Amino acid sequence: MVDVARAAGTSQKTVSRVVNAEPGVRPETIERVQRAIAELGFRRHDGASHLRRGTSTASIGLVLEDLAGPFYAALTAGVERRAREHGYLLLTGSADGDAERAGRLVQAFAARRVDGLLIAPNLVGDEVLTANLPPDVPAVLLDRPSADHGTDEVLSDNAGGIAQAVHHLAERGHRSIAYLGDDERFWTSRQRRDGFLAACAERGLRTEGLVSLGVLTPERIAAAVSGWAAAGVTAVVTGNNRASVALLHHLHARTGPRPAHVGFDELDLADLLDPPLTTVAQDAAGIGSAAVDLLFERLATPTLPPRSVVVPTRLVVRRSSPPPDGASAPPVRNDR
Amino acid sequence: MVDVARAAGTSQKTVSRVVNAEPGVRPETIERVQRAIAELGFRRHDGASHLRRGTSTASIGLVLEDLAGPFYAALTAGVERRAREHGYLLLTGSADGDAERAGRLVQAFAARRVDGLLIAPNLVGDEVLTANLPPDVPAVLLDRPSADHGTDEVLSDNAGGIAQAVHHLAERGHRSIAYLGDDERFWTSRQRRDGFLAACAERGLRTEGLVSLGVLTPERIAAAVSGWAAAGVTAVVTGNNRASVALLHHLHARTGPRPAHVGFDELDLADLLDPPLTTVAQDAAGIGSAAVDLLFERLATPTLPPRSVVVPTRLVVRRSSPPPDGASAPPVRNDR
DNA sequence: CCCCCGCATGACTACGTTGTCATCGGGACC
DNA sequence: GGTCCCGATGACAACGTAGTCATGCGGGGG
Repeated sequence: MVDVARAAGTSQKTVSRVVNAEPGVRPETIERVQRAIAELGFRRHDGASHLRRGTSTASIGLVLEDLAGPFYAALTAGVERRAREHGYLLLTGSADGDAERAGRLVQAFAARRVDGLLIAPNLVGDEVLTANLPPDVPAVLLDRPSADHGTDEVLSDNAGGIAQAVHHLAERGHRSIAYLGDDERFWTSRQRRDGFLAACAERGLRTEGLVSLGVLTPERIAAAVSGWAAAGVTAVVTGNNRASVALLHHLHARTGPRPAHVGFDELDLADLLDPPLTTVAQDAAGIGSAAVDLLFERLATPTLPPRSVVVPTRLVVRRSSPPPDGASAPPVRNDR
Repeated sequence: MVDVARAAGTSQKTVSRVVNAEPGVRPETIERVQRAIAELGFRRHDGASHLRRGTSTASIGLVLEDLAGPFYAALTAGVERRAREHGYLLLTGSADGDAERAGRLVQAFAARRVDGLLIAPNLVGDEVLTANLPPDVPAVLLDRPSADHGTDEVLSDNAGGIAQAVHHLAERGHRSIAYLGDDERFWTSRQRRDGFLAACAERGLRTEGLVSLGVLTPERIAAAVSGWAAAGVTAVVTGNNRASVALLHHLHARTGPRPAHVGFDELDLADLLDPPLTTVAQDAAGIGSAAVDLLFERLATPTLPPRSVVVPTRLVVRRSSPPPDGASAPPVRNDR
């Protein structure tokens, strides 16, 4: 600005006035200053501006597990869109399953003076975050609860989504439904298992021996599938899209009758599979934008009590979930 | 720092020394300062630090078309990982097809004094970027060329990838191969079409009437497919994953013989389709990390001439590309 | 003709930090 | 004992910007 001022034959303060479109500058002065700005290629240093003004940095930080997964990608897109609507920029970082890395990201974002943090990595424990999160930086947890309930959170309706799946299968006549979940370390795995058990109990369906959580190795899948055969299972619910894909790979590689299948999490190509997969679709972008909304509300009113938003899921019925052999519910098509 | 200094009974400069782990502070002083830092919850203001030091902000900006797509998600993950290895943070923004928005993102990133920009949106013309990109901010273009060749760029080997697909089909005995591409406004659509024409010419295959570019409406797909039938086409190459999916949807909804099919762009569930889809896989993460590498090299040596990096593709042969009826090339399985 | 008011502008300072240089105390050396 | 040097520390300025207040000028009203 000093250089611009010299070139325009005015003072640095007047340049500042022009840059910020403050009133009280003569049109011809504005003109001179703008010409000097253009000639010198000047642009304001936002960091210095924020420092002097003492205002926010108009940015938020997003900590993810892994940017590349479809769920996180859609979530990030939702966050970014809503943030941009407010004129905010988005800083992103992945934890990649490393709690220490997540902690460093939180600290780095805080040091940059982001106005708030969105924290989504589900493999990382609360303790790491609470240890790194300064108390004056508002945060929203996404897709995982806050242990001490001191922060806002946005969750998918995991129990409700699983219940949609179970009720759908039960209404079509299935009486023996299995659940195949991902690693127990994921909070969502446990949450959806619990939702499965609750929904089955509500329907009076037995579940002993039909629930399997753990790392998705081919061996475990194979063991689970053969267990189902022995138990007369006619339908399966998979707890996330990794579990869905793992089961599909297993079934794809072998012949014989397939159980009806409903997968939690939408798959991009679900309707091109054979048969097209019935899924419980999560609204990842909706989770992201809801989190941004919570954050902005808290920035506006810091005294708000911690809130929890549950984003509904949607059952997309395709052809992988027909009635069991012998039953006669009419096939319903609701593809899209 | 002033508050910390008061609490620790020292000067603000000594606090700065402790925070930056500079030598020449007595251990007991360090101890006192650190206690005061912990008690007051102090953290350094990175913006002020960068301002005073005159150093870089250790951040880079990434402008994308749309964060949610699998290609951009993988690319972003590659960028973020490599940036983090260098201790850099990543600012992201989507243009969503809007050139003005892309321009605003570039300006916002530049005003934040990012050390460099990575620019990937392929629907946005060069002119908008060059109009907004300050000459002193290094930029790398991803997945699209720079018109005036003044910037570094990282491209997928579009021509080579399409050639892999054509040669693969030709070797299996196909003599009449069609190309179905996405909207001509995408540079990659045109580039891959040209690659297709070149590869076919090299093989002596005729292409008149077999190449279709445009918006992927069901009507256009249907028209193209019936045109192929009349022309005796036995194999199709689709130019990106939207085109692949559109064609698969069309074929899925109808019966009758399927042409052999190779899709440009890997699909997450390609091997679960029926038949599993042969694809030309792009290394999206590799493109991202290569771009970051170019950027850091330019930061280290600003006088470097503009460079262009081409990231190779990989043909993943699955079962959607068998020889034509009557031919007898042995089926090769190379799934993963 | 003088006074007062409002407009346009500039001088100065502070935001939080770090580089530079000065200061102070004490021990080693002559 | 005086000098020199070194380690520890502090005072001060400056990074680029914007808020505060002062200044100067011209015009309208008395």
